Amino acid sequence: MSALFRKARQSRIFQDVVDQIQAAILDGRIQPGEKLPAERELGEMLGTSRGTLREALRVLEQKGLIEIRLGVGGGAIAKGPGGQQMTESLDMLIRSQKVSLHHLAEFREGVEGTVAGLAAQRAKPEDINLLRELLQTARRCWQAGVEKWSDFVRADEQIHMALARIARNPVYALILKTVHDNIHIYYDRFLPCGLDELNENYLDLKQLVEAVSTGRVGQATDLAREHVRRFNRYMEKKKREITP
Amino acid sequence: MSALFRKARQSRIFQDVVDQIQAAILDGRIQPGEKLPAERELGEMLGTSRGTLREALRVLEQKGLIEIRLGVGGGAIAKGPGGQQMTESLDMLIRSQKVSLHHLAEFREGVEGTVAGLAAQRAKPEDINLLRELLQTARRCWQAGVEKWSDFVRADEQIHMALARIARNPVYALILKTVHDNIHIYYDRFLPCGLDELNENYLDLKQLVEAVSTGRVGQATDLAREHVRRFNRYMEKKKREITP
DNA sequence: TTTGGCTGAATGGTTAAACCATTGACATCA
DNA sequence: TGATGTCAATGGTTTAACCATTCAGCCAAA
Repeated sequence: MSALFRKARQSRIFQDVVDQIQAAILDGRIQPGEKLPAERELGEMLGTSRGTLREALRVLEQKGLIEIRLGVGGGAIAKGPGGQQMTESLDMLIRSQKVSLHHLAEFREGVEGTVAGLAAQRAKPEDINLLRELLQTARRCWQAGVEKWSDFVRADEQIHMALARIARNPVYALILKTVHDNIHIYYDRFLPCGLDELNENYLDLKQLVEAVSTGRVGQATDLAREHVRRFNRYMEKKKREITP
Repeated sequence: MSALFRKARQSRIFQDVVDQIQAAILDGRIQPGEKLPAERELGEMLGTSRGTLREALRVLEQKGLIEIRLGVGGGAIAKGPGGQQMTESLDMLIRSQKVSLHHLAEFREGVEGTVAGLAAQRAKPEDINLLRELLQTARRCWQAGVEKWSDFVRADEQIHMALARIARNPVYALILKTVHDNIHIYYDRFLPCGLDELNENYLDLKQLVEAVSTGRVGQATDLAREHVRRFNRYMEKKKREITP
């Protein structure tokens, strides 16, 4: 019997409003950037009070489907769904200590490896050009020395995200962005690094780009994993030094 | 100058309430299962009107941090953060066609492969016993024939989730659950399957459990990937048949 | 004794009307 | 011309009231 019935729908008007607006945004009847009517007006259209409508808008805002602006010409503006909610969800799991940075780092290792492998399979000539350009940027930051470390990190991340796009699977891009964002939240304070790590990292990237460019799938996978693993080991070491 | 200042905090009282309650839940000052005061009372404690407090509660509910019950003894009950929000986020991306089921399936292939490899490295004797038990359950469903197909699928999924736990990294368990949930949302209607697929699937699982039990990392990885890939191919075929 | 129903209190769900704060467009004035 | 004031649109908040749901306790009929 247990699976036969579901709990009878508790009619919550604001939930119905959420569903209506969400559906309209997700199937494109409301385009990203489009402005919804003002609260008082929309409330009248939907036959609800302003308070109830506002509860619905709070939910939609939290889901990342609308953004609310103040003042004249303000109101609810539709946005496409993105990964922001995922980033936040992962952040909560870390804060509540259900997930440790070590777990996240290990996960990243696996994902970056797979991504690099797919990228090596699928890279087109223009992708390879882009990678080489990004590598040049990283090279300039590297040559500028430890002063430009944070720029180097940015270039490094751009190469990783580029690989995810080259893998031509938005799920990987989304997951990788989520993981990177969360790693930044917690690791950025450890950033300033030594020259050795900088050199090592640049060489990693150079080899990785080369492997992807020449379509060596296995090698790209291994290099990406090793690159991430080295970063993780280094960050753990710094973390132990700073917060013993 | 641009990075020196952030936009002065737009005072939205409900956001402050959200932050306070969220922080209390995440660092354990409010335990999961604990009941918050009634709206009227909590509003008074926080110095806000009921309407504003309710907007905050809607946000917390959407984040999956509280659950609201009606009637006497009802109110807001704290929950630990979970993956529900991630599942929903991925669902929205699929609905808005930013992610296709093909993308999701490919991602699953990579993740299940990595998970199986980690599980092969880390399985303890009791883990292996659990896997063998789950395999027995699957075997019984298999022997019962195509009638019990949906039970077999459930057993199959339990084995996959068990592998994620054996991998001892909650991020993999979380991501895998998210992916499975979304695949179910869209693939369940294609479920009834033929005997050949059932046989094939059972043999896959048997080999996979064997490889994990004997610690053969590479073999476990490949078997898991191939198992998922076969499932994907089959589902795509069904999908083309049903919705040409 | 068990069952069904009644009642009252606690609590979330909804409404309505009013006021405040922010913003941008436009008019005004030096 | 440029700075400044004014006004209307719009979201943010408050208040007070009423409705709907749920649960505990009680009571009467089977």
